[in-house]
Amino acid sequence: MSPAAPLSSLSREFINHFGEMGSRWGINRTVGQMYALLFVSQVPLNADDMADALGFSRSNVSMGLKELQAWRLVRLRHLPGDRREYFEAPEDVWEIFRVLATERRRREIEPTLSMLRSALLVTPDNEAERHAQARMREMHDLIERLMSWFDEIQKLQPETAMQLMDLGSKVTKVLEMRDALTGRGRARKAAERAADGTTD
Amino acid sequence: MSPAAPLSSLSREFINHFGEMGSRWGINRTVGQMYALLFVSQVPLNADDMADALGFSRSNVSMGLKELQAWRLVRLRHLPGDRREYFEAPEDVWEIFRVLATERRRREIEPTLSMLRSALLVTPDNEAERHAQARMREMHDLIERLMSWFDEIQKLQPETAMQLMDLGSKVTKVLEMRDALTGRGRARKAAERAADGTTD
DNA sequence: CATGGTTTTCAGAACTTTCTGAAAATTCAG
DNA sequence: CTGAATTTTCAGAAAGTTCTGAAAACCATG
Repeated sequence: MSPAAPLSSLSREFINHFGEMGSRWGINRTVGQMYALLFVSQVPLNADDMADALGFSRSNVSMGLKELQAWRLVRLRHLPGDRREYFEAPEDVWEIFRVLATERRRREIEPTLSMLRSALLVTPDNEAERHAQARMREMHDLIERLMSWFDEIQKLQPETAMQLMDLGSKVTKVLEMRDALTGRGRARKAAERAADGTTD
Repeated sequence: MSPAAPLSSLSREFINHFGEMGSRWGINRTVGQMYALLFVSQVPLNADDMADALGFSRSNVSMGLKELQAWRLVRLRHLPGDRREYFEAPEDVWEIFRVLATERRRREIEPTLSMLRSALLVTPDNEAERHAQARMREMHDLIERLMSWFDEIQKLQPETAMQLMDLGSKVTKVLEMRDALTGRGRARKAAERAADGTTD
């Protein structure tokens, strides 16, 4: 019944790398390895499979799975005729990226934004405070801009997002037209229509 | 001589928050606080100023500054008639973002990409390995795409990048036109010219 | 509602990271 | 050169985190 084949050296390397890297992220070594294992696995795995394959204690796997679930990085499944819980990583890597970005944002960006927002409400007492607040405003504005941009990209279909990325900076041609050809010829008009579209 | 005023509660909160958050990044608490202090400071600070203001040991500040320099997040300066080294954070927040993104990429993404590249060279032995490798290829391709996109955005002038972000998903109108109106009317042609431009 | 298979919790051991004070190294003015 | 000012290094103390085994809780089934 155990689908836990001994792990090819290919997978082992991948898993170990994710362990190391995990530490450079907020995620810890074993959680990183667990995720990597699920990511490359053809079939959903249960906690014992994972403890076996990775050589961790069963309880460590249990905690790791809880963390992966908190990150929404794994999906819980039940196989017919088996009481145990099975886990798998989502198929679509773009979806994985989306989830990861959203979670990191929630944990790392939002608290900062809200701290900044409340800092911007204070009336500064002196020159130093005024300067500090101005700096905070710059930071706040940049982050907010980056985030709402990101939001929009994330909402796109994977398909569309990929196309947009493949365009890369060519997309700035749109801007160049808006800016450079001020008010002359149909190219500018079309570019503006293209950029502003119907949603605005 | 010491410009170390007692730190307004506004700045203290900001600095503490960066301490907390620092831990959620790879950066540690004291390094985060040191950076925040420099970020809001009107004037460059030396190591003693910082140790004073934050209440850390002088040696801790020294190590922290080394780390911030390794991240290229601070600039070293010398004030005329003072032997000590002074530090400051770059003015432009977009520049700060660029540096941060570049460093994180170098530390967190590049090693993974290079591991994946070498994993893709292996010839798989069996079905499981073949599947694992296919998954690694999906991950590799997505990361590479995201990175080269990012590259292009980062190379833009802050001005241009901001404009692009403010366009947000409106920019997808370009794609919609390319895809939906296949071969009809001048709108599509103009949009394509706008998107493909002269560089291609 | 008792049983056995399964997951979760948790105290503390093992390990890792951070921080300090003391000492060493560096730098520069005289 | 000398020596005072400054920065860096480093061993180990303090703090934080990860991991385990044992025990508790859960829960579907007979």
